Amino acid sequence: MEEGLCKNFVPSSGFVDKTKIVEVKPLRSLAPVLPKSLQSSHSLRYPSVFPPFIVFEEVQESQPSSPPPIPAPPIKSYKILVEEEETPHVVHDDSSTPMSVDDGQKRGPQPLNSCKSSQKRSKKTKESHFDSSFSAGGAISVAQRDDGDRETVNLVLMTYDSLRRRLCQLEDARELNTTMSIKRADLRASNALSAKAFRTNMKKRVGAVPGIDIGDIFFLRMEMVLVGLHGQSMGGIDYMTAKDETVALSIVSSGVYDDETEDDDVLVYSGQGENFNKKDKHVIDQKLQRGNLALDNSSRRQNEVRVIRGLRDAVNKSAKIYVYDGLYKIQDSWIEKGKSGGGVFKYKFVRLPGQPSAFAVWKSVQKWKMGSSSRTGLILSDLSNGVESIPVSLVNEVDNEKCPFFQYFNDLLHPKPFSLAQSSYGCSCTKSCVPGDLSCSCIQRNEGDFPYTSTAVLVSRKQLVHECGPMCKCFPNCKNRVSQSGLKLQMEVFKTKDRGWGLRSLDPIRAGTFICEYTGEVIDRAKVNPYREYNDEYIFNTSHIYDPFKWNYEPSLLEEISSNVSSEDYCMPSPLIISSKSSGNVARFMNHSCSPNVFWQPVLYAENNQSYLHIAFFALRHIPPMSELTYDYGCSGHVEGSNAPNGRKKCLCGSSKCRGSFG
DNA sequence: GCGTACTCACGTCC
DNA sequence: CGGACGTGAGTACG
Repeated sequence: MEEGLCKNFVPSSGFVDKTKIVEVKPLRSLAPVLPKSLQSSHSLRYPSVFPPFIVFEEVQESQPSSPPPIPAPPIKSYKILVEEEETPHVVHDDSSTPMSVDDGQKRGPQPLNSCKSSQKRSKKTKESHFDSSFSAGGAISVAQRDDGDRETVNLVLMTYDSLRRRLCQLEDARELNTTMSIKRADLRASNALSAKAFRTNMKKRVGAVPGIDIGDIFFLRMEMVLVGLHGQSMGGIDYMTAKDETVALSIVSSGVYDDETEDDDVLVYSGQGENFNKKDKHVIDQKLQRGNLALDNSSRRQNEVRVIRGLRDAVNKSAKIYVYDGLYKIQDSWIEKGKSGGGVFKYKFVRLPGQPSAFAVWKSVQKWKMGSSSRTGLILSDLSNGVESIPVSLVNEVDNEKCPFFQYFNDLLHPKPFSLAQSSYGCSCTKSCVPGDLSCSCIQRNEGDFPYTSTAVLVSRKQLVHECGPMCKCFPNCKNRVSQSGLKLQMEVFKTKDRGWGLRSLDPIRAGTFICEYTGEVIDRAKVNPYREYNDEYIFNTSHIYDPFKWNYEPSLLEEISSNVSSEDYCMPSPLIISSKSSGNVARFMNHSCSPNVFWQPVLYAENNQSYLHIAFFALRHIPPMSELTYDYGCSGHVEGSNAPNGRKKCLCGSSKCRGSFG
């Protein structure tokens, strides 16, 4: 494997492949970072408090093909009622809002949904003795439990997934060490968070959910429950009851029923309920109750319904990925004979216009992959020219710039051996190293933990991850060599609007997934000229100052999670500076962001009787396809001399937490 | 308030 | 590999 990688680099033979080297000035730091690739739609993003009836009149003008039997206003008005209750100073203009039918209800004494959620919350808090410490510690405030924001949603998701990963790790090691069984780590982790009300958006609501963007992806149903996107852990239709009338909130279309999709913005969804009575063994019709009734009401009232599309995960074929595809309205509904002959409710969902594309992006990617539609702006189908096993496309849809000038190279040049107190030699496991096998010297170096789950997801950030390497006796397909197998995701280098080239993935990425290594020329720290770094925009430097952040949550720490707010702040065991200016891999195209979706992790393994340090990039959180990948470049330390050039560049990442400069 | 019914999960086993 | 199956969480509802 490693030999193969080295063969691809021909540094001094005189052979220069023109397809790899094209003269274009790199623009990496000249342009501001936009956090997502789908920027064109950014301004169209819904505000966290969704204005009611935004398209109500349009819909009234262009009546759906099947006119609703009873014209009723959207039950959204219940939400207004709640808002009025909670913020009495809000002026509400009745005349502009067609909902006279609800006038009586609006003036009703009881808010209909907020009281529900607070009842639930108080029930939860009774169960939890940790509640006061939670709110005091500020991990999730009481207000954030009802109404979230982006930061809270990310905190809940990251806490949940790191806990789940750790439980998976313990379960993977269980067979050899007789500890208790941890089946269903997803449920164990959600239990732990729910018991302490470590959730957000618990208040049920019609329409957009604060802190959740269209296009966000989820790998488990529980993730959507914990952040309030879809309250049912299994059920496909989420709804709430307001004034004796149920109203639908969100649906999950997983392909279990035969839902049809005519085009990307339309979904025909089947109602819930069996078509076959197991006891009496006869065919039955679905009933207009529960979710079906809620959908019917939402259709009549022309309420918005959140739609989540479930898709098969290409990496983990038995699993699913859920894509939040924004708000839809039910345009039509009817009853159809199902396969068994029983009546099945059908609801035709139509996507509201003006929303960022989400599911449509997946469809486009699928078409590019199958070759059934051509990629616009494609310059090269494989920037790596065969070095990577998966081609790296190069795309420019912005201007005429053709290709960056560099040589694709998948290894470290002039690496310095890393001194270790322990022997550099690898483990003597046969076949593959097994989690929980404490006789494996590589597992010993990782403090007894196997660093990756069985699906090759990194469990925890560490000062150093010890992988097996060419010196180990285990097979090359050992699961402790995740960072050495090259790209597994289909990557694309693309021209950003104003920050030069950037990197993104056509595939969805689960948090903790290995993305790529940072390759290039290792620069001797003793010889490093500070001015060289200022002129080299392709420097990776571990001795930069990085904002600490938290990615790991131990199960035992969950008890005092609010007091344990300290970030993981690791010292580098040995400084490492890499330049990818003249040669490198896709990592050289990753832009900086102050709120990144990727982080770097030092990885050590032995080759040729020496241990070498590598920099591996992992997904900080779930990343939807076509989202730009970014990491924190950190800041160089030497800025004391006021007149000296500090080498920092103005940051244009656009994040709310932007520090203003980097590098 | 509590038990029960219901559901477009998920992992495992064969 | 695919389908059956067992254990499920959260919610609504009686």
